[in-house]
Amino acid sequence: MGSVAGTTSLNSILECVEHADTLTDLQQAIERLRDHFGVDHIVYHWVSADGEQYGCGTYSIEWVSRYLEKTYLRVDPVVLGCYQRFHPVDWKRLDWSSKPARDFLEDAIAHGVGNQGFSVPIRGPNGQYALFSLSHSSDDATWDEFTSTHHRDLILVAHAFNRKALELEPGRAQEVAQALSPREVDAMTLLALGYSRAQVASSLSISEHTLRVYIESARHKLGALNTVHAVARALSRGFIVI
Amino acid sequence: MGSVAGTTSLNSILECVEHADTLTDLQQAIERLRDHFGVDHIVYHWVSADGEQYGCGTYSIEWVSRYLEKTYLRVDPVVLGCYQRFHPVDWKRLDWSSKPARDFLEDAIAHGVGNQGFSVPIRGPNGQYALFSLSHSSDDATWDEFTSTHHRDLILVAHAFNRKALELEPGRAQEVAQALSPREVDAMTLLALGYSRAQVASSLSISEHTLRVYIESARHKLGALNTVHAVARALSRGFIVI
DNA sequence: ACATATCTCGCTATTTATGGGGAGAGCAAA
DNA sequence: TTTGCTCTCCCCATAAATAGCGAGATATGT
Repeated sequence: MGSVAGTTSLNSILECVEHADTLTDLQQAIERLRDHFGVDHIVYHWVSADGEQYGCGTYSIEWVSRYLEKTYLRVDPVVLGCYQRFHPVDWKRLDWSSKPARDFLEDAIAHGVGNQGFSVPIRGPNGQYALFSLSHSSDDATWDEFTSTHHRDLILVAHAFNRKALELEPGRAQEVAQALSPREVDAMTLLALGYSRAQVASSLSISEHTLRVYIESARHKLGALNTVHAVARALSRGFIVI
Repeated sequence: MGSVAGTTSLNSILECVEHADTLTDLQQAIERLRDHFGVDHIVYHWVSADGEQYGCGTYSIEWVSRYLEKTYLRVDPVVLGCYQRFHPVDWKRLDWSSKPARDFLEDAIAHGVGNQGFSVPIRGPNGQYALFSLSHSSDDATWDEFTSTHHRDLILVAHAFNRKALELEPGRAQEVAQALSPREVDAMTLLALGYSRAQVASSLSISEHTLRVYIESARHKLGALNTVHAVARALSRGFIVI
């Protein structure tokens, strides 16, 4: 991990990310970044359970396909741990106590990911959640020094990557989320708090029929298949908070 | 806007934010930051649908109370515009076309906010949405140069503020809930994606009866009253990601 | 090795949610 | 003014979810 390169180099990579025109440019930038920091791997990827995903990075094809195939997304403590945090986190500080998590770690190391890691959680509009991660093989002290030295730069790089990914990825950009009306927000919020339709209706002092109209219109705006789906989307897109 | 102070000063303010122990320390830091950048105002605040949570900054008491009283939160193009964006934005580039927005701007300038502004949107776990904003009175060219010079620093400062605010605010303290089993996570995730119980059962290749057991046990672990509640809690506590 | 948790399957009756219609009043923007 | 959105109310039949009960096999952790 000889980060012999100076700040100038990082700035030039940042500029490179900020002026990227294609996803290929981002892939090149992430490789330059890995060389700049002198770590084994750097990866940026969106995390979502419903198919649509984008990622770029330096992991081997084998590991990426194995990760998807084994649905490690559900097991990976990095994904779940960062989801509950705001600040970047060292992989050592996550919860590896469960057996599936330890098996996953073993598998990851066997595929060259490295025994150390550092991830920056990033969140965008409409509930977007992404991770920018570095991984490496080294002892604890070396890695701790590296991360504490560079954590600010890493936040900026992660931001730059996410901005570009949002800009270049067609799916997300055009999905102009239609906001919910106040009454719809009320309905979704109370449903998310566990009230039945009858209870929500009486809480809002409206008939249950009217309430159903709100739920229906919220469902349509959110493109949801049923009430559970609608509440889940309203939550993950930040339209309601509980 | 003479930012005569060098990088050292910014770093010391960042350290100051990162080591803050009370919300008062944050208020002091934001005042130092204003002096460092030489702008009229800096404000950090959470934006949430269910009433205001926390904010600090250098706006006058009059303006803050007027803002709340007139519910400018629903009108403010900064709040609405940043909600749809990931990257920081200059206030000039927002949509001021509606009459309420123009009236609001006029009122803001009359209360000393300034005619220029720059805001960094920040998002945390559980749908948190916050803004870190600078405002000033100057011409376009001067302001543009200022923001393009400092936008990276501003992202870092905004991050540091949000991290501390999350840490110091009591309400956000994580309730330690019992983790869900893998099968329960599967069930909750698929329900959150809009599948019916029958569909979830066939997706997981189990009987619907078995699925119901998972839903029930997840409900009990989450202290939820029904399925919608359980999915909402699983989401907001970060047990599932969609 | 033993206790705990997880995973799997089954039953019945009652309550609740969902699908699709339609309709009028108010308010604000184009 | 007209268009569009929001808010409110109503019908019916069918589909789905819920509460409560029980029980055995297979992990997993101490």
